[in-house]
Amino acid sequence: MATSAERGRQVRSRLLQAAAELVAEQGWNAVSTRMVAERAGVAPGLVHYHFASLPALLTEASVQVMEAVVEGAEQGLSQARTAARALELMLADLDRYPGDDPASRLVSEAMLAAGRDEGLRTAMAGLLARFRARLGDRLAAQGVPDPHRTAAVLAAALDGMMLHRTLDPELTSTAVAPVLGRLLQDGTPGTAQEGHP
Amino acid sequence: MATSAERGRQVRSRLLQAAAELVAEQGWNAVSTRMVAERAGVAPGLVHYHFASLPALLTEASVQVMEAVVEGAEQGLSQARTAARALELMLADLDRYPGDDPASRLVSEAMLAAGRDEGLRTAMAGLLARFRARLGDRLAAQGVPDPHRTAAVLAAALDGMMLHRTLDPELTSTAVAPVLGRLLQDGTPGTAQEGHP
DNA sequence: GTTCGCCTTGGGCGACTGCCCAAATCCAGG
DNA sequence: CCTGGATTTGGGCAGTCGCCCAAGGCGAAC
Repeated sequence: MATSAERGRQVRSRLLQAAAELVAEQGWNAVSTRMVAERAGVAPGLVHYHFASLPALLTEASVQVMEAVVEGAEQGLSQARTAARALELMLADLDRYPGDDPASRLVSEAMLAAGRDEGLRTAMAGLLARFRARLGDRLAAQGVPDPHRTAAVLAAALDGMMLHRTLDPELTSTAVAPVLGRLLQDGTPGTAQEGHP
Repeated sequence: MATSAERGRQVRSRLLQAAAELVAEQGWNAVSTRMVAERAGVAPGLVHYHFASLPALLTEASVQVMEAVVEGAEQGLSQARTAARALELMLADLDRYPGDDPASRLVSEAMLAAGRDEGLRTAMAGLLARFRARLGDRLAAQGVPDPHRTAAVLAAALDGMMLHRTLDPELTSTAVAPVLGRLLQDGTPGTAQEGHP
């Protein structure tokens, strides 16, 4: 049979998963220690044995999930041979995370909670920076102008569209693909980019 | 002197303002009736005299603020004579709502709460649809291709950038302006679009 | 068999929650 | 003056909260 230390680690990971689910379902501030314990199938007191506090548990659980999400996106990205293909793959993620699914909700909840929790904020900032750097590098290799700023805008646009999709289900990947495609091509003359005097 | 009905209306509106502030500061689920009453300077029981429930108060308060935000954005938009100028004005809003200010936070909190509150969701969907329609019409008048889809992407991108800005303060309007400018020009390079044809 | 240390239990603490309500207060109309 | 209706008060209700802790269970080392 498993040693008690091994069982302990398993309980800890079950608590993390339960916490991630509940953050997505109920919202960051609506998750209680007893809820998490019940879903994980353990006694309430165990939460504060394995974690210093409830926010610490929620933070660790959320960061873990978001690392997996970013990992998945980066993996798809690394297979793209052209910028257009990379965009296509990112838009596929838009369908995979429609905005009202657990992963999308968790990311949004964490984004708001990050405004009130410094540790969470720095962790998320690191994740975002890493993803944007990778995307920017890929865009640069494909000759997209201003690649890293474009990457920043693309990442923000994707997040925003996931949010807006809750309010407008018609905001699908096929609907926005041609528009975003314009971001990837050279910006030639014509646009009246009105400068400041 | 004021009649009791007039004082009542004033108390009601103070409760609404206090609720909006607290949603932004503490988060949707962290606002309590007693908090709101204290900030509004009234007795706790008054909350349930003027409002059916706490969610009803939060919803009405948030919708009221968001209506004002959209109103302001539309007003600026109506003064723009070119698509580039319209974009410029929208980016100015990006600086006005840096992501960690009360208005931005309230919008984000409401967006998440809308996923769990049907009334709030339909109210917000209406606001978003109205804004996108106005923006799309303006882009169409300036010859921007696929104007209404472009408007949808622009609106989402703006929201997303406000969110990301809390994680990366360098995501300023000047940094993203040239990238977003590419959204406004024709797919095939060379089509200038200055003023009316 | 005994001891040791990690893991687990379940209840208890004071504080807080949304909502309710009898009683007090207020002012306009009679 | 008094009455009537709207507004306001502050406490009470049953429930939940985060966190804590004495006590017990359990496998490994000796």
